[in-house]
Amino acid sequence: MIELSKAEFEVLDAVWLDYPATASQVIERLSDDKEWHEKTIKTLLSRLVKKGALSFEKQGRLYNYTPCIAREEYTLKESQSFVERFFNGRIAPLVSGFAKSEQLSQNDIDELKKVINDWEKQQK
Amino acid sequence: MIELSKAEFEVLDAVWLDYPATASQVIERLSDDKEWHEKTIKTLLSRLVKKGALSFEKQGRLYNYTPCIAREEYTLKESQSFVERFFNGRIAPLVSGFAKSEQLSQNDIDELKKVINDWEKQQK
DNA sequence: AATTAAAGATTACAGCTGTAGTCAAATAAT
DNA sequence: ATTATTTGACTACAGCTGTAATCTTTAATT
Repeated sequence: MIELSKAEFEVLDAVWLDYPATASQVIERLSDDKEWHEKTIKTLLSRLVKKGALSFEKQGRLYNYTPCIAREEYTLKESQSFVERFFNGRIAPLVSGFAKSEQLSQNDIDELKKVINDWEKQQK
Repeated sequence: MIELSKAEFEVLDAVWLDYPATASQVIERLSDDKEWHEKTIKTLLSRLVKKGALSFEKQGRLYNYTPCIAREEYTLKESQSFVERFFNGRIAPLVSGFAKSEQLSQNDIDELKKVINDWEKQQK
Protein backbone atom coordinates (compact mmCIF):
# COMPACT_ATOMS: atom_id res chain seq x y z
CA MET A 1 0.00 0.00 0.00
CA ILE A 2 1.16 3.51 -0.77
CA GLU A 3 2.13 5.20 2.50
CA LEU A 4 1.13 8.84 2.72
CA SER A 5 1.84 11.36 5.42
CA LYS A 6 -0.97 13.42 6.90
CA ALA A 7 -0.08 16.49 4.89
CA GLU A 8 0.19 14.47 1.71
CA PHE A 9 -3.22 12.98 2.30
CA GLU A 10 -4.80 16.37 2.76
CA VAL A 11 -3.41 17.54 -0.55
CA LEU A 12 -4.55 14.38 -2.29
CA ASP A 13 -7.95 14.91 -0.71
CA ALA A 14 -8.13 18.31 -2.36
CA VAL A 15 -7.44 16.68 -5.71
CA TRP A 16 -10.12 14.06 -5.12
CA LEU A 17 -12.66 16.87 -4.78
CA ASP A 18 -12.49 17.32 -8.55
CA TYR A 19 -9.89 16.26 -11.03
CA PRO A 20 -7.84 16.61 -13.10
CA ALA A 21 -6.73 19.66 -11.18
CA THR A 22 -3.83 22.05 -11.59
CA ALA A 23 -1.51 23.05 -8.77
CA SER A 24 -3.14 26.44 -8.46
CA GLN A 25 -6.59 24.89 -8.23
CA VAL A 26 -5.39 22.67 -5.42
CA ILE A 27 -3.77 25.63 -3.70
CA GLU A 28 -7.02 27.54 -4.04
CA ARG A 29 -9.05 24.68 -2.58
CA LEU A 30 -6.77 24.40 0.42
CA SER A 31 -6.52 28.11 1.06
CA ASP A 32 -9.57 28.26 3.32
CA ASP A 33 -8.60 25.63 5.86
CA LYS A 34 -4.86 25.59 5.63
CA GLU A 35 -2.16 28.12 6.24
CA TRP A 36 0.14 26.39 3.82
CA HIS A 37 2.54 28.28 1.66
CA GLU A 38 2.09 27.73 -2.05
CA LYS A 39 5.54 26.15 -2.20
CA THR A 40 4.63 23.70 0.49
CA ILE A 41 1.65 22.46 -1.46
CA LYS A 42 3.71 22.10 -4.61
CA THR A 43 6.29 20.08 -2.74
CA LEU A 44 3.54 17.82 -1.48
CA LEU A 45 2.12 17.43 -4.99
CA SER A 46 5.55 16.35 -6.20
CA ARG A 47 5.91 13.87 -3.38
CA LEU A 48 2.50 12.44 -4.19
CA VAL A 49 3.59 11.94 -7.78
CA LYS A 50 6.83 10.34 -6.64
CA LYS A 51 4.91 7.97 -4.39
CA GLY A 52 2.58 7.00 -7.20
CA ALA A 53 -0.53 8.51 -5.64
CA LEU A 54 -0.93 11.15 -8.33
CA SER A 55 -0.18 11.22 -12.02
CA PHE A 56 -0.14 14.28 -14.23
CA GLU A 57 -0.35 15.41 -17.80
CA LYS A 58 1.28 18.53 -19.08
CA GLN A 59 -1.14 21.12 -20.38
CA GLY A 60 1.23 23.71 -21.75
CA ARG A 61 3.43 24.60 -18.84
CA LEU A 62 0.83 23.53 -16.31
CA TYR A 63 0.37 20.09 -14.83
CA ASN A 64 -3.00 18.49 -14.58
CA TYR A 65 -3.01 16.12 -11.66
CA THR A 66 -5.19 13.03 -11.35
CA PRO A 67 -5.32 10.58 -8.44
CA CYS A 68 -4.03 7.07 -9.15
CA ILE A 69 -6.26 5.56 -6.48
CA ALA A 70 -9.88 6.03 -5.51
CA ARG A 71 -10.54 7.68 -2.19
CA GLU A 72 -12.70 4.77 -1.06
CA GLU A 73 -10.00 2.29 -1.83
CA TYR A 74 -7.38 4.26 0.02
CA THR A 75 -9.50 4.95 3.10
CA LEU A 76 -10.60 1.34 3.25
CA LYS A 77 -7.03 0.13 3.36
CA GLU A 78 -6.12 2.70 5.95
CA SER A 79 -9.15 1.72 8.00
CA GLN A 80 -8.22 -1.92 7.86
CA SER A 81 -4.71 -1.34 9.03
CA PHE A 82 -5.91 1.06 11.71
CA VAL A 83 -8.44 -1.40 13.09
CA GLU A 84 -5.86 -4.14 12.90
CA ARG A 85 -3.26 -2.20 14.84
CA PHE A 86 -5.48 -0.80 17.53
CA PHE A 87 -8.28 -3.31 17.89
CA ASN A 88 -6.89 -6.56 16.62
CA GLY A 89 -8.95 -6.30 13.48
CA ARG A 90 -12.30 -6.06 15.20
CA ILE A 91 -14.44 -3.08 14.38
CA ALA A 92 -16.99 -3.24 17.19
CA PRO A 93 -14.56 -2.16 19.93
CA LEU A 94 -13.84 0.97 17.98
CA VAL A 95 -17.51 1.83 17.73
CA SER A 96 -17.97 0.83 21.33
CA GLY A 97 -15.29 3.30 22.40
CA PHE A 98 -17.18 6.07 20.64
CA ALA A 99 -20.40 5.00 22.28
CA LYS A 100 -18.95 4.91 25.77
CA SER A 101 -17.53 8.37 25.44
CA GLU A 102 -20.75 9.90 24.16
CA GLN A 103 -19.36 10.40 20.69
CA LEU A 104 -22.36 8.93 18.90
CA SER A 105 -25.40 10.87 17.77
CA GLN A 106 -28.79 9.42 16.96
CA ASN A 107 -27.89 10.04 13.36
CA ASP A 108 -24.73 7.93 13.66
CA ILE A 109 -26.80 5.16 15.17
CA ASP A 110 -29.35 5.34 12.37
CA GLU A 111 -26.59 5.18 9.80
CA LEU A 112 -25.02 2.22 11.53
CA LYS A 113 -28.35 0.42 11.61
CA LYS A 114 -28.69 0.98 7.92
CA VAL A 115 -25.25 -0.46 7.28
CA ILE A 116 -26.17 -3.52 9.32
CA ASN A 117 -29.49 -3.84 7.55
CA ASP A 118 -27.92 -3.66 4.15
CA TRP A 119 -25.33 -6.20 5.18
CA GLU A 120 -28.00 -8.61 6.33
CA LYS A 121 -29.99 -8.18 3.16
CA GLN A 122 -26.83 -8.87 1.22
CA GLN A 123 -26.46 -12.20 3.02
CA LYS A 124 -30.03 -12.94 1.91
CA MET B 1 -2.37 14.35 22.67
CA ILE B 2 0.85 12.40 22.93
CA GLU B 3 1.93 11.45 19.42
CA LEU B 4 3.41 7.99 19.14
CA SER B 5 4.96 6.27 16.16
CA LYS B 6 3.82 2.81 15.15
CA ALA B 7 6.83 1.14 16.69
CA GLU B 8 6.45 3.10 19.90
CA PHE B 9 2.82 2.10 20.16
CA GLU B 10 3.66 -1.57 19.79
CA VAL B 11 6.13 -1.36 22.63
CA LEU B 12 3.67 0.51 24.81
CA ASP B 13 1.11 -2.13 23.95
CA ALA B 14 3.44 -4.77 25.33
CA VAL B 15 3.66 -2.82 28.56
CA TRP B 16 -0.13 -2.51 28.77
CA LEU B 17 -0.34 -6.30 28.78
CA ASP B 18 0.85 -6.26 32.36
CA TYR B 19 2.67 -3.62 34.32
CA PRO B 20 4.88 -2.44 35.87
CA ALA B 21 7.21 -4.27 33.56
CA THR B 22 10.97 -4.28 33.14
CA ALA B 23 12.72 -3.83 29.84
CA SER B 24 13.56 -7.50 29.62
CA GLN B 25 9.95 -8.46 30.24
CA VAL B 26 8.87 -6.21 27.42
CA ILE B 27 11.57 -7.63 25.18
CA GLU B 28 10.41 -11.12 26.05
CA ARG B 29 6.78 -10.28 25.27
CA LEU B 30 7.68 -8.87 21.89
CA SER B 31 10.06 -11.64 20.93
CA ASP B 32 7.39 -13.83 19.35
CA ASP B 33 5.92 -11.39 16.88
CA LYS B 34 8.76 -9.00 16.31
CA GLU B 35 12.26 -9.33 14.95
CA TRP B 36 13.41 -6.35 16.95
CA HIS B 37 16.85 -6.17 18.43
CA GLU B 38 16.94 -5.72 22.17
CA LYS B 39 18.62 -2.34 21.70
CA THR B 40 15.82 -1.21 19.46
CA ILE B 41 13.21 -1.95 22.08
CA LYS B 42 15.20 -0.15 24.75
CA THR B 43 15.48 2.88 22.51
CA LEU B 44 11.72 2.84 22.05
CA LEU B 45 11.15 2.53 25.78
CA SER B 46 13.32 5.60 26.32
CA ARG B 47 11.45 7.53 23.70
CA LEU B 48 8.15 6.58 25.29
CA VAL B 49 9.43 7.92 28.61
CA LYS B 50 10.62 11.10 26.96
CA LYS B 51 7.22 11.57 25.33
CA GLY B 52 5.45 11.08 28.63
CA ALA B 53 3.72 7.84 27.65
CA LEU B 54 5.64 5.74 30.17
CA SER B 55 7.02 6.45 33.60
CA PHE B 56 9.44 4.25 35.52
CA GLU B 57 10.75 3.55 38.98
CA LYS B 58 14.19 2.25 39.64
CA GLN B 59 14.30 -1.17 41.21
CA GLY B 60 17.98 -1.59 41.86
CA ARG B 61 19.57 -1.13 38.49
CA LEU B 62 16.40 -2.13 36.66
CA TYR B 63 13.60 0.14 35.58
CA ASN B 64 10.00 -0.75 36.16
CA TYR B 65 7.88 0.85 33.49
CA THR B 66 4.25 1.86 33.88
CA PRO B 67 2.01 3.47 31.24
CA CYS B 68 0.93 7.03 31.91
CA ILE B 69 -2.25 6.61 29.91
CA ALA B 70 -4.89 3.90 29.69
CA ARG B 71 -5.05 1.95 26.46
CA GLU B 72 -8.74 2.77 26.04
CA GLU B 73 -8.10 6.44 26.40
CA TYR B 74 -5.29 6.42 23.90
CA THR B 75 -7.08 4.32 21.30
CA LEU B 76 -10.21 6.41 21.65
CA LYS B 77 -8.31 9.59 20.88
CA GLU B 78 -6.56 7.97 17.97
CA SER B 79 -9.88 6.67 16.68
CA GLN B 80 -11.44 10.08 16.90
CA SER B 81 -8.68 11.74 14.98
CA PHE B 82 -8.64 8.92 12.44
CA VAL B 83 -12.36 9.14 11.80
CA GLU B 84 -12.12 12.90 11.67
CA ARG B 85 -9.34 12.89 9.09
CA PHE B 86 -10.72 10.21 6.81
CA PHE B 87 -14.46 10.36 7.24
CA ASN B 88 -15.20 13.85 8.43
CA GLY B 89 -15.91 12.59 11.91
CA ARG B 90 -18.63 10.15 10.90
CA ILE B 91 -18.18 6.57 11.92
CA ALA B 92 -20.78 4.89 9.73
CA PRO B 93 -18.86 5.37 6.47
CA LEU B 94 -15.94 3.53 8.00
CA VAL B 95 -18.11 0.58 8.95
CA SER B 96 -19.83 0.80 5.60
CA GLY B 97 -16.50 0.47 3.83
CA PHE B 98 -15.82 -2.71 5.71
CA ALA B 99 -19.24 -4.03 4.87
CA LYS B 100 -18.96 -3.31 1.17
CA SER B 101 -15.65 -5.07 0.94
CA GLU B 102 -16.83 -8.17 2.72
CA GLN B 103 -14.76 -7.45 5.79
CA LEU B 104 -17.54 -8.06 8.27
CA SER B 105 -18.37 -11.39 9.85
CA GLN B 106 -21.66 -12.35 11.45
CA ASN B 107 -19.83 -11.98 14.73
CA ASP B 108 -18.85 -8.40 13.96
CA ILE B 109 -22.46 -7.65 13.13
CA ASP B 110 -23.65 -9.18 16.37
CA GLU B 111 -21.16 -7.14 18.33
CA LEU B 112 -22.21 -3.98 16.53
CA LYS B 113 -25.84 -4.69 17.27
CA LYS B 114 -24.99 -5.05 20.91
CA VAL B 115 -23.18 -1.74 20.92
CA ILE B 116 -26.21 -0.10 19.35
CA ASN B 117 -28.53 -1.78 21.79
CA ASP B 118 -26.51 -0.68 24.78
CA TRP B 119 -26.38 2.82 23.42
CA GLU B 120 -30.15 2.93 23.03
CA LYS B 121 -30.70 1.58 26.50
CA GLN B 122 -28.36 4.24 27.78
CA GLN B 123 -30.55 6.90 26.18
CA LYS B 124 -33.48 5.33 28.07
C1' DA C 1 39.76 -8.06 44.40
C1' DA C 2 39.57 -8.51 39.42
C1' DT C 3 36.91 -9.64 35.48
C1' DT C 4 32.81 -10.17 33.07
C1' DA C 5 28.19 -9.25 32.01
C1' DA C 6 24.07 -6.60 31.87
C1' DA C 7 21.22 -2.26 32.12
C1' DG C 8 20.45 2.01 30.85
C1' DA C 9 22.53 6.46 28.53
C1' DT C 10 24.36 8.33 24.69
C1' DT C 11 25.46 8.40 19.90
C1' DA C 12 24.62 7.16 14.95
C1' DC C 13 22.62 7.44 10.71
C1' DA C 14 19.61 7.18 6.73
C1' DG C 15 14.92 7.97 5.19
C1' DC C 16 10.50 10.44 5.98
C1' DT C 17 8.02 14.86 7.10
C1' DG C 18 6.75 19.64 7.47
C1' DT C 19 7.80 23.70 5.70
C1' DA C 20 9.59 26.43 2.63
C1' DG C 21 13.52 29.03 -0.40
C1' DT C 22 16.15 29.30 -4.74
C1' DC C 23 16.85 28.30 -9.60
C1' DA C 24 15.88 27.64 -14.45
C1' DA C 25 12.73 27.70 -18.12
C1' DA C 26 8.73 29.23 -20.27
C1' DT C 27 5.26 32.59 -20.79
C1' DA C 28 3.06 37.07 -20.32
C1' DA C 29 3.48 41.96 -20.31
C1' DT C 30 5.44 46.08 -21.96
C1' DA D 1 12.72 42.20 -28.18
C1' DT D 2 13.30 42.85 -23.23
C1' DT D 3 11.66 42.37 -18.78
C1' DA D 4 8.79 40.55 -15.33
C1' DT D 5 6.22 36.77 -13.74
C1' DT D 6 4.83 32.16 -13.04
C1' DT D 7 5.60 27.17 -13.06
C1' DG D 8 7.71 23.31 -11.89
C1' DA D 9 12.53 21.38 -10.40
C1' DC D 10 15.83 21.24 -7.17
C1' DT D 11 17.76 22.35 -2.70
C1' DA D 12 17.44 23.03 2.39
C1' DC D 13 17.06 21.86 6.94
C1' DA D 14 15.45 20.49 11.47
C1' DG D 15 12.72 17.07 13.87
C1' DC D 16 10.75 12.31 13.85
C1' DT D 17 11.42 7.23 12.94
C1' DG D 18 13.38 2.74 12.50
C1' DT D 19 17.09 0.39 13.70
C1' DA D 20 20.75 -0.35 16.12
C1' DA D 21 26.08 0.19 18.09
C1' DT D 22 29.02 2.01 21.61
C1' DC D 23 29.90 3.78 26.22
C1' DT D 24 29.43 3.91 31.22
C1' DT D 25 28.11 2.25 35.39
C1' DT D 26 26.75 -1.19 38.38
C1' DA D 27 26.12 -5.90 39.60
C1' DA D 28 27.40 -10.69 39.22
C1' DT D 29 31.12 -14.20 38.79
C1' DT D 30 35.43 -16.20 39.52
